[in-house]
Amino acid sequence: MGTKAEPGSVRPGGRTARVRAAVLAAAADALVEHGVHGLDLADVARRAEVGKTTVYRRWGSVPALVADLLEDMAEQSLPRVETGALLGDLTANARLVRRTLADPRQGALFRAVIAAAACDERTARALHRFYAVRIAEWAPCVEQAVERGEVPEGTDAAEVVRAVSAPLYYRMLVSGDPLDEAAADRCARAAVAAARAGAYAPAGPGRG
Amino acid sequence: MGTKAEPGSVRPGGRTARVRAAVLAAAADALVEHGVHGLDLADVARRAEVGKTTVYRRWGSVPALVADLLEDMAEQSLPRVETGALLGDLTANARLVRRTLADPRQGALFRAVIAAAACDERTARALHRFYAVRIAEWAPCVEQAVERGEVPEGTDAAEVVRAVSAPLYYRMLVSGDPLDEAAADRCARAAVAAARAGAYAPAGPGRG
DNA sequence: GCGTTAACGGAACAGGAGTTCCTTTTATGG
DNA sequence: CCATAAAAGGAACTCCTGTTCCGTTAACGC
Repeated sequence: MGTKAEPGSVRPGGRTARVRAAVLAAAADALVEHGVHGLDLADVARRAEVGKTTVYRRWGSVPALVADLLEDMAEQSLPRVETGALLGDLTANARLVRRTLADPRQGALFRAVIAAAACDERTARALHRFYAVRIAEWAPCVEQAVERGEVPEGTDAAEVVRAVSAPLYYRMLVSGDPLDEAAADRCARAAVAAARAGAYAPAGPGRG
Repeated sequence: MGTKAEPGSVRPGGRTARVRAAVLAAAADALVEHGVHGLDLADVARRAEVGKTTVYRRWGSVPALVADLLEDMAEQSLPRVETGALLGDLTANARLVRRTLADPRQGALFRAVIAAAACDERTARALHRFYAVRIAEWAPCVEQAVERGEVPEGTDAAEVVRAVSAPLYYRMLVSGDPLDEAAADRCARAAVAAARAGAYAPAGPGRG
């Protein structure tokens, strides 16, 4: 009477895992080449050398496939850099984000994935989880800055981290301005300046 | 011998204009309901009460239709608010952007349009033009702040304006955090604090 | 107004995405 | 190693998106 288990969940080993890996890799390739709009599951199946039926049965739609790809990507987290100063840490973060978005392959993949999330609620949730993990990974560098007295008590660490990458994503997705390293450094400088001025602390906009 | 004129360019009056308006309105409705992924031109034609052939002939593809919609949207610019202080002006801007993105219809439309631009180069160019206009519209309020001595000489006005909306777009498209008015106000405060500290001036990150 | 022809509209057509059904392979428990 | 059934694979089918063809309507110049 219960709901039937999702295909792939009862025997996840061996062939099933191989098929998943091949399909996700092929999906990433296809996304990089054609974007979400030009993606069709038959093509993904062909690239993965897997039966078309399998892709339709296990994922069923483009958004669902992208959501699964995101969950796979979320598991690969990059280690955080620690320089001992907030500006150094956030500059490292900004440069990492910039390099990722400016990279032909990675950048295209992120653009495609974000576009997919803009169309589909389920994909959006997967994307939010992905970024929640990344932001949580970098938040401690702001907390350490609070402990060192670099920024006011009560500063919202996650908000500062978001403030660093937001302008970079804005450039890539919205305004189209160049994604050079100077822009990344400016993001970090601005976030640090705003945090020092207390713009991310509940107390208010006080200037220090 | 020359290239044949685009359909609709030789006799743009009367019926042709009516058809364009009806199709663009229908496209906006369809985008709000289904997003770019679920958009098909036959459905748009049905909503616009226009021949399917017409839509395919004049626009031909989803990205091209969205690009035309964007050019239409770019012509409707909202007047800028002037409060006499940078924080006031930028807070007004941030709240306007937030209200637009949080609105069920407008927000969905912007999300769809940005997603379309992420897939297609031509749509991306139309989107960039759209935002170039909007940013140029608001840049003067930063220039006035420079004249008043609120922020350092040489501050990049456009960059400050971008810094205000970037976190709002980031929330909507990437992280999924709530788009409330407190967030908008924080964006404005942070941008002002960073600008005052000279983070957007070429001189460097100096703290004033 | 009137003629020319740009642009629209309906209908029939083509191709491919997504589905269904059934067979073959192979992961997993004993 | 064997039995079971979960998952993959192949092929035929359906339906819908996008195209083509040609007849109809109505802008725009005179």
